[in-house]
Parts: sequence; C-alpha cells; structure tokens
Amino acid sequence: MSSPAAARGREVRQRLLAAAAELIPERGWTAVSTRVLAERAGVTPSVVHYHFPSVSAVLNEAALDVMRRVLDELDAVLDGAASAAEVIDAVLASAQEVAGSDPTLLLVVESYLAASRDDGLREQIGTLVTEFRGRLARRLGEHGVAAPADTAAVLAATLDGVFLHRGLGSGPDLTAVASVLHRLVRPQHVREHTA
Amino acid sequence: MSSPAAARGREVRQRLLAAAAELIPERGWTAVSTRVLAERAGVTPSVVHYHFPSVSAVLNEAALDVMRRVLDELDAVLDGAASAAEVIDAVLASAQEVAGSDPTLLLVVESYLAASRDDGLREQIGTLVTEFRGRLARRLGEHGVAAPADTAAVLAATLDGVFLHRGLGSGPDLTAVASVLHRLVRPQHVREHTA
DNA sequence: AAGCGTCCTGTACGACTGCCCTAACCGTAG
DNA sequence: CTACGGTTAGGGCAGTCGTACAGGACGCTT
Repeated sequence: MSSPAAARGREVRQRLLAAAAELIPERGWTAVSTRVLAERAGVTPSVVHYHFPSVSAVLNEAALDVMRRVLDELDAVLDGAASAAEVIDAVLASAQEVAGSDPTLLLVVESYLAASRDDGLREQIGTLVTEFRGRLARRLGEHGVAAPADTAAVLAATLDGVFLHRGLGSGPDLTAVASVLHRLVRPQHVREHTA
Repeated sequence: MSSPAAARGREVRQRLLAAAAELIPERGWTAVSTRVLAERAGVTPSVVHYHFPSVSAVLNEAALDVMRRVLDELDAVLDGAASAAEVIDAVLASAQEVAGSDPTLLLVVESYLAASRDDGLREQIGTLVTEFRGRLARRLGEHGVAAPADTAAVLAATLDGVFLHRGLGSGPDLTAVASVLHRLVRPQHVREHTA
C-alpha cells in the first residue's frame, strides 16, 4: 500500500507541524523561518519545502490543527454540563488549566493576527469559530438561556478576552469571572430598565 | 532654548513613532524592519538608530503611546455616563466605530503578543491595563454594581474578546452584545441557583 | 571666520531570509 | 543485478536583516 519511506515521510511531516506549533508562540508568526523550523523538527531546511509549498503553508496548517483540537476538547467538556451555569463553570474550569503564557493561547492569538494578513487563513479560522459558537448557542438554548446565539457570542468573546488579559499577567481571577458570568444565564425576569 | 535642528529632530522622531504604529498592524510586530520603518518615515535607515537604540525600542514606545491614547479617549467617553447601563452602552458605542480590521485594534493585540516575549513591555502594558480596570471598577461601583472590580475585569476582557472576534470578520453584532451585557449590571436579587 | 552642537547620509559588515536544484540515499520490484 | 518511487542532504542564489561607524551638512555662538 505504502512504502516505509512514505511512512517515514508522513512522520517527518507531522514533526514539522509540531515544530511550527511550538515556534509560532515562541518567536511570533512572522519570525518562524525555514531554518529554525527544520532544526526544531530535526531535518534539513530543504525537507520543509519538499513537504510543504511554503513556510506559511506549514504555519497555517499547524495553527488550524491546534485550534481544531482545542475546540474539540472544549466541546467534549461541554457535553458533560447539565445546566447553563454548569456550561460556564465547565468552560472556565478548562480555562483555569491554561496559564497566561500558555503556548496554545499565544498560538491562537498569533493565528488571529496572521489571519488579518491572510485571506485564506481568515476564512478558515472564521468558519471554525462560527461553528463553535453555533454549538455553544445550541447548548445554551437547550438549557433555557435567553437569546442563546448572542449570549454564546459574548461568552466566546469573553473567554478569548480573559485569555488575552491573562497573557499580560494581569488577568482576573477565574472564579470571580465565573460568578459574574452566571448573571448572564440567570433566568430572565422583567427588565428593570429600558434601553 | 532649542535649536531648529533639534526641533526638526524631534519631529523626525515623532514620524518614526507614527510609522511604527502604522507598520506593526500592517506587517506584524516582528516583521517591522529598520528599512521599512525608515522608508515610511521618509528618512534613511541610519536615522532610526540615531534616535533610538534599536528597532524594538521604537516599536515599544509607539505601541505604548497608542495604547495610552486609546485608554484616555475611552476614559473621556466614560465620564459622560450617568448609570452602569450607560457605561456599557458608551463603551460599546465607542467600540462600534472600531472596524474588525482596525489598525489600532491590531496594534494592541500585536503588543499583547510582543509583551509575551519582552518582560519590560509586558510590565508597562500590564500597568496600563490594570489602571484602566481600576478606573472602570470605580465607576461601576459608584453606579451601584455588585462586585465592581470583578465585573470591570469581565467587561474589559469581553471588550477585548469582542474586538478579537470582529477581527476575524465573524464578530457578534454589538447591539446584541450590549443587551446581553446589561444583565451584568442589573440590580442583583436573590440568586436562583447555588454553585 | 572658526568652533560647536545637532542631525543626517552613505557605506559596510556578517548573519540571516525563502526558495530552488542537483545529487545521493534507501527499500522494493522486476 | 538494474530500475524506480519517495525522501533527504547539501549547496547556492539573490535578497534582506540589524547595527555600526566615518564623515558631511546645517545653524548658532563666539
């Protein structure tokens, strides 16, 4: 079916993607070069251009892989929640494990910025995020939250923002964030004020 | 007091900072080079190293200048709010003017990431953000919002997150965000659920 | 006119960049 | 044995990188 050389090749390809996922947060998206990428993966620079058409192709694929993985894990966690409050707690609990200088977090933000300079990447990331927001909204709706789509959008945005602030080492305590966010999913009564 | 040459020099220095503020979002923090910086400012590359010790010094100073300006403007807007709900509306109204691909927004995010690789920059940005959060919390407290510090932290984080998502072109509609966030500052009653 | 402070130019250096091309490798098939 | 597909090594090209350093240009003071 496939030669042992081909199998080794695929493994090298994976190592290159893993190296890219490490280097993007370490050095910044635009500072990942063919040479450092190859060195980290333990191959010579020319191998990079054998497996990929360009360096940015490696970066794009690596970033999308990581983001897909993160969102999938988050989805799995959310499946266990029995109420809207638990959804928030679950999201923030999984966020708790993420340190402010977490490479994954930095990689996601780097990807956001790279997307602002790469139409193709922007479209792919946009799809990923929109789909996740849809799944989150569906869950919130099932738990009786008002305006689930908008609430999910705010929730997702807040999550990213909290991550961003934690990256600065000045992020808020997540248990405090949780209690504040619970106000978002509390059953709605009569509005006390008018817009 | 100061020679005309010195005045010209200060003007060139400002042009370099302005050029940096343009180029950081355009090309990415690590991709701003001495040459493009000089070209954008209309000077020769060596002038950069006359006014600044290094390129990254230009970038740091330019980024902090912009962030200070943005937060000052936001503070001014917030001064006009007469209630917590108006604070939120004011914040989001000023956010409305910011497009998803707004250079200022991208500059801020780029700075966040650069801060993760530069201790000095991280400390300076952290101070800026913490101070703003403090002012926001004071305002919310004056308007009777519960847990003003935590709420301010969430609010500030949400704001950044919304910006981030808008950069992807998939950001939520801000009027929807506003109505959701109003739940945060609604007078608190008995909690309907226990954690 | 000479000296001075300030700002700017031109040039140079070694290191690094993305990408390409040719040659060699290695296991398998004939 | 030869031939072959798939992978890798090494070298090279044309360009950019950050920074340094010597000298020129300007205006103000003496």
